[in-house]
Amino acid sequence: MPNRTADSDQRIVQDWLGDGYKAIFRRRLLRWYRSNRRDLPWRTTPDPYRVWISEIMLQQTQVTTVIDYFHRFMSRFPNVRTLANADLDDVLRLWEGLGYYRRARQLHAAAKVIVNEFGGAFPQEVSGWQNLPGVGRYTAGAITSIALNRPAPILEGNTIRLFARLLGLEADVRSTRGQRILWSFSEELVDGPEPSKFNQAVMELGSLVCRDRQPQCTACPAWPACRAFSSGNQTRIPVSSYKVVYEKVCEAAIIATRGGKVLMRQCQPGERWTGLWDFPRFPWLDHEPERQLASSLEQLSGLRVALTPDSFSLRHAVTRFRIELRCFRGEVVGGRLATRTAFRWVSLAELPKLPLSATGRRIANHFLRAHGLEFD
DNA sequence: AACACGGGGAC
DNA sequence: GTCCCAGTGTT
Repeated sequence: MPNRTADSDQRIVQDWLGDGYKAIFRRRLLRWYRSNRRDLPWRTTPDPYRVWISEIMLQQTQVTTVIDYFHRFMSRFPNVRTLANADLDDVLRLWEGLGYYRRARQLHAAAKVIVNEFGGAFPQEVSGWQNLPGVGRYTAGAITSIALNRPAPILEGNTIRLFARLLGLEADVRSTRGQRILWSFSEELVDGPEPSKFNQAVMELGSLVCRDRQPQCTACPAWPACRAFSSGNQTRIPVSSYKVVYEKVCEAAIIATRGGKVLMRQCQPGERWTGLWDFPRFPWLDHEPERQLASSLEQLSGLRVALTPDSFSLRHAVTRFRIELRCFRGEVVGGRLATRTAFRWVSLAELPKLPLSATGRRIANHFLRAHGLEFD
């Protein structure tokens, strides 16, 4: 018997709606939102540009992390034309430390599309937004509802959790079926007046009250409409089979200098931090002798370096990797930089302008501090 | 359906 | 340590 049919999906949503929960939920939610909404910088005006930038930055990134980046970005690129005309490196430099750098490239590319193909006018509907690079189903719905006040559904971390609990959803929220049910629910809910306020309110409730750990059910305005709460399942829902396996890796970086310049390398396509700059970096197996590192660098760059004994270590977590990074200093003693490599000599004055990987920036700061230089 | 993509917050 | 965060795009 097909248990997983569109019919049974619909029944979960329809049962909830059939119990008259929608009107109760809506009224209590919006009243709660009026007195509990946070003042966030992208909520000052419904400007599609500001909402768009904020939504891209907020992808997989917490609100508190985004706020400073958003201010800096808006003051440097106040509108879509300044963004479209900017150098990609300047956009990346502002994105430095935020992660998921593809977002910055796609944002820049999308700004060019909007200016060059749409004459600077933003799309007015979900499909138009979703055709832009970096804008998926969630972001298209968010911009269309929040900035244009159109009844477009959204589904992201906060609403997945809130909706799954409201419905008492037992299915894995990441599965195709779970996603189908939740999107359908979101579409039913947003169909009404004030979709902009409504979508911001459900996200705010999910973030502040219907939290991942220790949901504040006794303070929740939606409790009368919540199936998880009524059955005591609020900590068991949402169900997710998510599992990460961490891996430790050892690497070594070389701060190679010649005169007043330092050797940097641009990360290539297929590597992590594609397009960003980093110090030459190698796997460091079995803590092999340092001369092996110098040899690796010579093979790749053509430069011979003498490593000095002073070194320092730093740890960095990236996706599922735990990197233990040993950083060495080296002076170039011979050879010449091979042509057509990803390497480049960079002056200390240029270093602050180059978009660097997170560890690259940490090493650069460490190095510059040791030379009595400060920046940023 | 599973994976790559970054870095940091919260406990 | 562990899980998650206003997800998207590719395989």
